[in-house]
Amino acid sequence: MLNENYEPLSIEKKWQDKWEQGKNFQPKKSDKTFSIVIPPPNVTGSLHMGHALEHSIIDVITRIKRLQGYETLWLPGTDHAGIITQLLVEKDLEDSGVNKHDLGRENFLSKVWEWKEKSGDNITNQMKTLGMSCDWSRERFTMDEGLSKAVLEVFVSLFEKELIYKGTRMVNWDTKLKSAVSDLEVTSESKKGSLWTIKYKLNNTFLSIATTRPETLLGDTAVAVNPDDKRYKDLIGETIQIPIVNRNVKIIADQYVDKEFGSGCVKITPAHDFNDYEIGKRHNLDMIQCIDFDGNIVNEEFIPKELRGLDRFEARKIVIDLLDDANLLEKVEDHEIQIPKGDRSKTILEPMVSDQWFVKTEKLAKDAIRVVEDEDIKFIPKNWEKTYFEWMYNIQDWCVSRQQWWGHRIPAWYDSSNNVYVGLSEEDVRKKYKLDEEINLVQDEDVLDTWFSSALWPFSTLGWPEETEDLSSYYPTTLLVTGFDIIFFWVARMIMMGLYSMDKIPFSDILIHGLVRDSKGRKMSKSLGNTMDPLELSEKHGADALRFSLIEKANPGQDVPFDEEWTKAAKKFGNKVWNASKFVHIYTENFENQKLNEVKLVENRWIINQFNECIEQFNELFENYKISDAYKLLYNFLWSDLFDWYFEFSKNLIEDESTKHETQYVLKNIFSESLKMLNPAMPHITEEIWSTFNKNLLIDNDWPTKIIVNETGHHEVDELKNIINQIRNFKSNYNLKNNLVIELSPQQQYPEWFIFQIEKIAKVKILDSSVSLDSNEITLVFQSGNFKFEVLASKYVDFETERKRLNNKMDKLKKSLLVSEKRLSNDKFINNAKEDLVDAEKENVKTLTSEIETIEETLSSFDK
RNA sequence: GGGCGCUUAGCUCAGUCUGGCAGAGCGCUUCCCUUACAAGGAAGAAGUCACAGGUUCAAAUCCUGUAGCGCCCA
Repeated sequence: MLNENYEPLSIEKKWQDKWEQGKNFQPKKSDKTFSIVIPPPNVTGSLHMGHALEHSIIDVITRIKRLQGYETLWLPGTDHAGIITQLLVEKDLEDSGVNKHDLGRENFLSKVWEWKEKSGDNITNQMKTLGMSCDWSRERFTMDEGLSKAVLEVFVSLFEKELIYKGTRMVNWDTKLKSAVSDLEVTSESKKGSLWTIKYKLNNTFLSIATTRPETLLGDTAVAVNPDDKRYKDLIGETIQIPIVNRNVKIIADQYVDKEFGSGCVKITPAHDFNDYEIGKRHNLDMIQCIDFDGNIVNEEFIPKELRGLDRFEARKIVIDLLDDANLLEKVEDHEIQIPKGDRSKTILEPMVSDQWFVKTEKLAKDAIRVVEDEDIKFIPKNWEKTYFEWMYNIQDWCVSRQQWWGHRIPAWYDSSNNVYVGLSEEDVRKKYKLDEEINLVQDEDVLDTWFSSALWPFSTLGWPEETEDLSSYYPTTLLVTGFDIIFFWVARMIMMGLYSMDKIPFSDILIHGLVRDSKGRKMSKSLGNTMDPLELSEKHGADALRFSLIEKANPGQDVPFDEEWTKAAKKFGNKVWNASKFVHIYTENFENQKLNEVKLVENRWIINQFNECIEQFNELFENYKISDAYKLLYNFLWSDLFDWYFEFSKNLIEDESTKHETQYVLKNIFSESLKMLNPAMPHITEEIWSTFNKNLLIDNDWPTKIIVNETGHHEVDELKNIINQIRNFKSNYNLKNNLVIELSPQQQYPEWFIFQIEKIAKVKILDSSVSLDSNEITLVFQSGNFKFEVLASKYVDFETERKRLNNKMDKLKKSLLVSEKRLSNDKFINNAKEDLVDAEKENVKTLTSEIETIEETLSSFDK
């Protein structure tokens, strides 16, 4: 039996342990399969609201599929988050006075592994607390042996097919991390800056050149103008002098130059600007590095002494001073500038030319575009494919090397003359390239971007490159659930790599969810102080309440402006279900659940019908991933149809021996079946309640199906509800006590059950239909469909109030009638509209007319 | 500058693809501690569907334009 009160914390841990110990999260053989891999969170991370949302969505889908009899796998795990993890361990070491270079690479890495063993399961433990039904026995980590092997295989294979190459290119350089980062890891911030106009010496005069980064003039190797710019046409090919370094360079013409911007002349620094780099290549310009990999001005002869070794932003001030002193600074204006920052380090990135490894994306992208165009892979909602296409059509080669230690070390070896050999291991390389033992080989110092290994996740986690049973059973996976901000990072890369390595798409559906925001719609951020901790919410209101409140709001692709009130409301709902289960226990005590051949009572047929409709609509919504709508529907069915209306009906029916058995049967079964539908969203409370009725586990059960029942007559329950509402409304209007029994006279004889329920629930007395009310008295009418009851008004009614109310009601009815009549009098409507619609309109006119007549009669009787 | 969205009740959002009298939850007002539940029950109020045109018998829904807001890419 259940506790008196619903206390989520007292039951949740218990079931989590039981499910896991019972291996209930592991797939059970079936002819239909559902598999999903988790978008791996960072191993350093702790669960935030975005995870809670994403995981709740995945878990609900997974649990529904499991109940529906699919062989269901939700594979969990984490990624090694190269940069963040390294920073974190470095910081720890520094706090105890140790520098990673003192330790050396090997020792440092073992420190990272130590950290991982100790703290790496933080996030997975948090997931367990929220009741996520992952198969923990298959948990993976991107640095696992198997996954590392997959990385090597793919790298080598891509290299052999010339889809990966090493090149000297301009990349985004993070001066803090001392590493290249991919263009996706750059966030552009808009900031107030300055636009300096500097005078470059040209023969005996000066040319004005505007720049937002004056310090880079140290590396200028040209000045460019637009070829169509009449002002400067004659200057093309002239020699101009860079101030401070006094370097002579040519004036060149390039379409890239915007005539309108600044003076229309731009300085070209090919070594420190992406556009200038391209121009430099086009015009064969010298490339002079003036900033080093630490972000300091280089220590070179051509740099004035006072600038050498200075931080690039310090150097900017000095450069400005020098220009000013030399009278070469024409003006300074305020200017909005875009500052590229590393999304991990938050430092300002420096475009740098360096040796890096790149994945050639053009061909891979082409295939990845095709599978989405052909709808082998579908985005939900569909419009996100536009974002995907937009990026894929303009895709750049992917810089995959990182100057870090923690990660998959690039499987490339160099001999003393810097020839590169790529293979699975040094041994493999020697064999493959037939290299003598004497030849000294040194492995590439760099590691691969974390996303490189994440891109392989849908198959590397299943055992690839081994041909495992898991791989053949669960690849391609069914679904990927992720945020739109991740479409480029992984969705695209997973598709490319899946197609490349497996020759099959990695998943067929991509469900995109929105961002969890605060209740005012602002992004949650530490600096705003508006973050919420899902674990804290779960502690306060229960994991089930948190899950339900997220699910209820998670419309595909839409942001979720989260409010703790929702979680509180979801807990109330849990409480309601808890109490409902107590009701079911009380009213089905000593009841033996024998299957019925036929359900005879109208009320019982009605609730079965409502349930059938609920499950039908739920399934349809679910198939379209409208999980939020599906659960709102279930919420309304449970609270309104089942707990409010049907519980009242059943109370009355169970009182009587002749109707008791069937009603107990229906009550118990509809409640149980509904519990199954609620289970995926609120697994703990439903399992707890289930356990008080059954010996088996709910998680082992089947998804409910429609209950076959004779459907006649159940519509009359809607008329009953309607009339009860009218009576309650009447009582409420005249401040009559709810349990004051008023006498009603039926227009004709109505079914016994109807009279029975209306008397009990609306607290009325239905008089004999043969006795008609005194025709001299004023009566009011409660009417719905064919059911019509009269009450003597004088006893209860203030006529003025009632007249107002009736007039009000009549206005609405007449308005509605007018619409219908207008339609019916329109030939075009009759000819064009569907037949059902025309019939419905006619029916509507009939009902409305009758209702209006009744009100008119009543009103005129007031005037007697 | 290019692209993608959004604007419906006090709040948060469904409904728009596929046109047919405007929906939900929360909040609000009034009454009720009636033996499942006050974490509850009953009743009620509340919307020019951003604006302007057009198509249609019929538009929140389709088309065109305008305004405001948001996101992504340069």
